Amino acid sequence: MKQHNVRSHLPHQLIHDVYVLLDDGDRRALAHSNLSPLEFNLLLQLDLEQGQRLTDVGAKLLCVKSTITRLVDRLEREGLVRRNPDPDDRRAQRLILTPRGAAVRAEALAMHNAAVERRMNLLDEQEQEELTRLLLKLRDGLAADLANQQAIEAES
Amino acid sequence: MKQHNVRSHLPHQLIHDVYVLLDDGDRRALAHSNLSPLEFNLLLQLDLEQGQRLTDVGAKLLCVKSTITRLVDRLEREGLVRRNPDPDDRRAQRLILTPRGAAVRAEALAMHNAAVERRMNLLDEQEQEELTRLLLKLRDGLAADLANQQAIEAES
DNA sequence: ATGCAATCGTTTTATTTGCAAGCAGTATAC
DNA sequence: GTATACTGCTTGCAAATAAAACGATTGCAT
Repeated sequence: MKQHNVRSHLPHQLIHDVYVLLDDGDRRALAHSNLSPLEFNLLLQLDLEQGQRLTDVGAKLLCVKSTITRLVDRLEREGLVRRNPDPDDRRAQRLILTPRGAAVRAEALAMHNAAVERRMNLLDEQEQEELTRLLLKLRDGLAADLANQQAIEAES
Repeated sequence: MKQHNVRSHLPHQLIHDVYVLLDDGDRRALAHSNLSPLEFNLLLQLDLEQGQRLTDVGAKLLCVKSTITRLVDRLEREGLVRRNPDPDDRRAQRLILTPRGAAVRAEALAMHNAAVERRMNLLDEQEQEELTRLLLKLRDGLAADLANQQAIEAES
């Protein structure tokens, strides 16, 4: 386990540690579907809302546009997603999940959820709810903070 | 809304989101010192105990030896750390922080702590404590789980 | 209408990281 | 004491990602 004895802020360190541990398990679970965590997240994102532009997805996944371009290249080659031209804007591409993509997504999600649920049951029902509440608050705050930072950067 | 069927396990998703957001902020804070998070962690680790071998640091930072080799190459080129030959084992290199490295580390740590604290204060004192408690429990459970998995894999 | 700035996606380039192979030095078994 | 295995580090290679430059399109202000 990573030891940042020097780092002052315990919650920050813990989130990092927990993330690393969860991500490791996640990788194992997703490997059966031949998906990286990022690819999986893109499929989830796409399933939530079809027809998003690459830029939208990039913003949600917090990675740059060129990364999304190549990620979509891979997934399109595998036949999991498709680029559709945007009728209103000839620059833009709308991403949709193919039937095969939906199937792979569903299978990967099942494995993912099974693996995650088993591990999350280290906390009882009530603790999970409390954790969720706290993380939701933190996430929304951090997202707002990020938006601020970006606005500040944009000015200079 | 069919979102409920689709969404992956919520606490897991939240931990992922929060981690990504925190890491992003970390990067911004450290960018002022021209350090990546990994480089920063190496400096912290080194400050904790001088004269560690590359392999030791690799184990603490959870990355492979070749990564440490190149990481140290960069930091040595910048004049922040130095490789000293180990008197007892001619294969080994002892890492020490130069005065300049110590200065950069101190400056980066200050920025890092300020940034993290500000963001963590999105939760009040009591919430931070509760979050810490839950994450600690989760982390220890996950670590034990991982140890089990590895023991199982080692048998086959 | 026209020109200029912003946006969307791709390409090109550079950086970071892991994995596998290898080299030199050390330790162990015989 | 020699062969063998192991350890510490480096190097070569490949994959993933970010950064910067670019072409095409759009929108806005004159």
